[in-house]
Amino acid sequence: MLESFIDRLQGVATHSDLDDAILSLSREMNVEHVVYHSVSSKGEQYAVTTYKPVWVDQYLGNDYARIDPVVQACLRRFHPIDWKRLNWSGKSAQQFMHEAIDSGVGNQGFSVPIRGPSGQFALFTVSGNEKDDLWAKYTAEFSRPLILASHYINQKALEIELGSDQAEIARLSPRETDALTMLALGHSRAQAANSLSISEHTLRVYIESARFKLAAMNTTHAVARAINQGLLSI
Amino acid sequence: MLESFIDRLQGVATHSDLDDAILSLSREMNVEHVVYHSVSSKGEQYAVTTYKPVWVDQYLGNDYARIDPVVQACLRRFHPIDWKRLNWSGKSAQQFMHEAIDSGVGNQGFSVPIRGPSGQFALFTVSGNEKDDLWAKYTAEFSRPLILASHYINQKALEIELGSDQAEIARLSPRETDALTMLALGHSRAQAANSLSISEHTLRVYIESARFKLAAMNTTHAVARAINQGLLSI
DNA sequence: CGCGCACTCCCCATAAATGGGGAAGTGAAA
DNA sequence: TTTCACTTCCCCATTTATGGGGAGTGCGCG
Repeated sequence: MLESFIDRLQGVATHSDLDDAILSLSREMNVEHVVYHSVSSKGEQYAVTTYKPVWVDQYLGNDYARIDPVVQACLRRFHPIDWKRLNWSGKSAQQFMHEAIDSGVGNQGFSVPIRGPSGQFALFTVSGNEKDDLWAKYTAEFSRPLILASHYINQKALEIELGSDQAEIARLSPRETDALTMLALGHSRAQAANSLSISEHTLRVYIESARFKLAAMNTTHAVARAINQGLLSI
Repeated sequence: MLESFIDRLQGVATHSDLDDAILSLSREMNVEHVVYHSVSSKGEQYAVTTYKPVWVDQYLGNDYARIDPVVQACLRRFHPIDWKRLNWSGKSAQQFMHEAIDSGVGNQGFSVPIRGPSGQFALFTVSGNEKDDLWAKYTAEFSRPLILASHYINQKALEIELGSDQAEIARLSPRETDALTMLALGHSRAQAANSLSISEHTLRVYIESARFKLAAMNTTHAVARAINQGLLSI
């Protein structure tokens, strides 16, 4: 079932193709809803969902990602999670849950966290209305294929984004990389220069040239950009 | 084949159990070598490999991760990669490749990058000596199960580490996150305070409390740690 | 109803980073 | 062979960050 979906994904070339593929998955998987939501390291978002637009607006408008126990749990864990296993006892969590169910999200859900390069983070969710035992059977049967599907969806999403973006990645010289790495590790300029056995003045030249290449406003910005672009291997 | 491996993984409780499970995988998958290597955001490493200890020492001693095209590529991409598809034309890459082949690593390889919470990064590799067409067939057939296996190995590794480590991940307050985000975007303290509509003094309090929570030496360090731990959504 | 935590504001003095100059040797590429 | 990127070194004045104080509000949780 998911094998054919993954094969079909290979032909996907644009975001709207991907939208269609993901939406068709909800029918094939026989679930009420699917959601794929990706946030790149630059904050660019891409989302596909079968949820009602009203709920999506409500969610985004209220910044519910900050209190949504599913999102919070997925940010901290590696393995997918069944919604029922989360702690819904908090006050805001209770309120959020009732609003979600009222908006037709469903009482059952299964969410797969996915992480890509440079801090990209995505969430793939299937949800619906089922009794606990039926849902447990469903997730037990399909957790592995769902993990695989999540992987391939995310791969496609990243591929499409990269294609349109033509990301120009700055290239740093070895010493520039060393310098930024030391700073990212918490060394002051004096310490960093010492660690690299060069004068502080020399270190400054590296930091400034790295800052120039990265089009950064200051050292902190340069380090942040370098990390986000995967230039530092810390 | 891998189904049973994943099922067997469920019974794994310690690092040495996991070692055994991973090592047994090389026999079951009929490959010469397997490597699983995980680096947490704190720099803690865990590795299992069938490579010769001599090669491992040589690799670590020379800090080959910095020039290893496989590692460099996996840090930048999401999808697994066949070694043959990489660019081995560089001078250092050529030398590295010859040393690796001389050390019995094999001329073919397939590496799966895996990313976990808080910037954890791991690499799962199978390698061996095969002709190109045979290896291509092998990877085409097993890429999906290998992705799944990587996922479950990493899940177990994280589970074991968490159990022993009781990893306390710093949690930043919303304002602390805002403050660090502004700094990571290149704002000076004055600009950041302005963007957040608070006084610079207040901003400083957030930066300092964030620095404290992250056990960071200075602002740049705090921003670097926050990014590496996936705490900032830039 | 406290307790803790998050949020907001302020002062002072010192330490550190930044901006803008200049210079010279090396090695690889064109 | 010339050019260009990388590496290394230095001075000065100014801006910015840091360290160490204190103090008040509001919210949720037991």
